[in-house]
Amino acid sequence: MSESSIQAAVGSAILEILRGAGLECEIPDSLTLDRPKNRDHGDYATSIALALAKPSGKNPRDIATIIQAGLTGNKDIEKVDIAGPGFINITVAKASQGGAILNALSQGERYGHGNVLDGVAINLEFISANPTGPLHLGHTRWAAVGDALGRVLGAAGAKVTREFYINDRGVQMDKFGASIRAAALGLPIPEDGYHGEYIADLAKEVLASDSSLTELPETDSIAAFRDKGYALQLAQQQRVLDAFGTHFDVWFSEKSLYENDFFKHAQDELVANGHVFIHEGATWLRTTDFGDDKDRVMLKSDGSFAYFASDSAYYISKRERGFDICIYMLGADHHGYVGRLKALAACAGDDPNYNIEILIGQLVKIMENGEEVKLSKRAGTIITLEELVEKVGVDAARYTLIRYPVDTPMVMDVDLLKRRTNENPVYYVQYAHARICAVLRNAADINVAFGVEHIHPELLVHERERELIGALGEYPRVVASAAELREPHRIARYVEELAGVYHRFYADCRVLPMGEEIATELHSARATLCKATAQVIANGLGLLGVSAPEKM
RNA sequence: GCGCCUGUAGCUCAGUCGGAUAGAGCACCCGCCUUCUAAGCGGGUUGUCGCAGGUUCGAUUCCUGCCAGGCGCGCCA
Repeated sequence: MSESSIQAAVGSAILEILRGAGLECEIPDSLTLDRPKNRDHGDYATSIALALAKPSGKNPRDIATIIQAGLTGNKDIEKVDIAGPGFINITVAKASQGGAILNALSQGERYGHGNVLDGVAINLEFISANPTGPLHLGHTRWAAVGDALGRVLGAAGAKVTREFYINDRGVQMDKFGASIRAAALGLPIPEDGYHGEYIADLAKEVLASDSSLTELPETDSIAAFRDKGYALQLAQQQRVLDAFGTHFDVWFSEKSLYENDFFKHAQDELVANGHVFIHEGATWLRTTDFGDDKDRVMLKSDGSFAYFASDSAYYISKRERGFDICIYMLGADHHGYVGRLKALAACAGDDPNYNIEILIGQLVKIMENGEEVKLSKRAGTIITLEELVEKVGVDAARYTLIRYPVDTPMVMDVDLLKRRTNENPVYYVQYAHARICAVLRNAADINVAFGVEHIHPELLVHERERELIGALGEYPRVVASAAELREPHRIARYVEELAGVYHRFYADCRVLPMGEEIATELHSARATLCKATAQVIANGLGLLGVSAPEKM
């Protein structure tokens, strides 16, 4: 029996006892035991007796006593203590503790995978930058977190499609084309155009492929530079993301929403649901029917498409492609979109509380040389994703961006990250993995056997061993909650905790025999515990898209 | 003015459903390599959990108000 199912089994056993106790109140459907911070409080703890005291009108300690009595004789349980006002502290029998090790070893890379999102088709949209320039740090947080979230959701059983929405339509694209053309002709860049150095590089590349474009009439010429530049810039973004370890299943062109009358079709859907109206020559969606603070224009009175036209058609497209849940990851500067997007889903006949989720991420502040770097394309102080990776490497960049919840504004100190020291926690975790790999290499050299036949939980009675086993058993629940809460940073925090527990175990528990010492089953059991720990660290880092090196 | 996010140690930040003495890393001081990776371990120092009320057995967590910072409120994209 696995550690986590012991946890579940004891939880349901407690509920069973409570149901039989004749309490005059509702008994919850499920009970998850907590892992107490203080080891004196046993392996698991619950405050269920305190929670039920009020509704049942009974003394919490009396309820706890009933539970304690009911659990006596359970073979997985060593003892049950009642503490303080009615906390129940449970210590698991030693022989029943090896389940987590067995699971980690036998399930391998799949250990931690679960089924809380089984069969749910999720569209995960993130980054969605304009193809008019390089990806900068504003996009980088999503590049890391979005990718990790995709992996986490997949591990929880969801069918995830990662999607990048390319804003390849509208006046920004024309400004982009005009800017490249101006650079190619040696003319000044239009005031409201794009001014970065990359524009000149793009101009050179476009000219190299076809130098006759400058001879076209101005409008055609701008369009030609725009389309060529677009292709080059998009390819550059794709290369950079690929090198960053972030992969998309679908690159969705905004322009394509207007091909084959798709927009018309989407509009008809919204009309059929009864939320479209005409006012002063413009076509509106009545998003205020569903809590938005104002109605939104889709077709302007001059007949052109407003940006919201694309949003609307895009959402319809996602739902028609069969996604149950559409997740949008947006920057804090777009939080005003939440209301209109939720309302849009409702206008399309969907449940805004289920079919659509909008995750708002706070912006990243960059510090370099002790001061804040303003992200300004114009001033040329923009830091690109590519530059960040050059400075700190993929692992450190990804890890640092993922380990914080996205709703906290974070400060990234580039100078700090440049140092390859353990000031970045990613090294602490990777080091634990590399350390274990070294131990296991040595174990193989001196023929200390390890593996599923050598788990021996009854031998692993040291305080540090029990902590480590306990931590391994937590992993599946951490993955499940990270997926349900859409918070991949929980994986990072867990893996840091696990690495810490391992380092302490390593300091106190000699794994391999010393000198002439004869190898015993305890050595094998500890090596096996190491093996399981390495597996879990590697799995956790894998969900973050961070490597687990075997040597450092 | 309205809306969203944030305020926890010197710094950067954890802390899902309210729970036991509020945590980690960095920084600072002191120990630990004659055997598995010292990118490590142990010990020490550091707090009005922004402020004030409320809910209750119990609040960093929930509610209200206030203060401070960030962001957003177009027939722009």
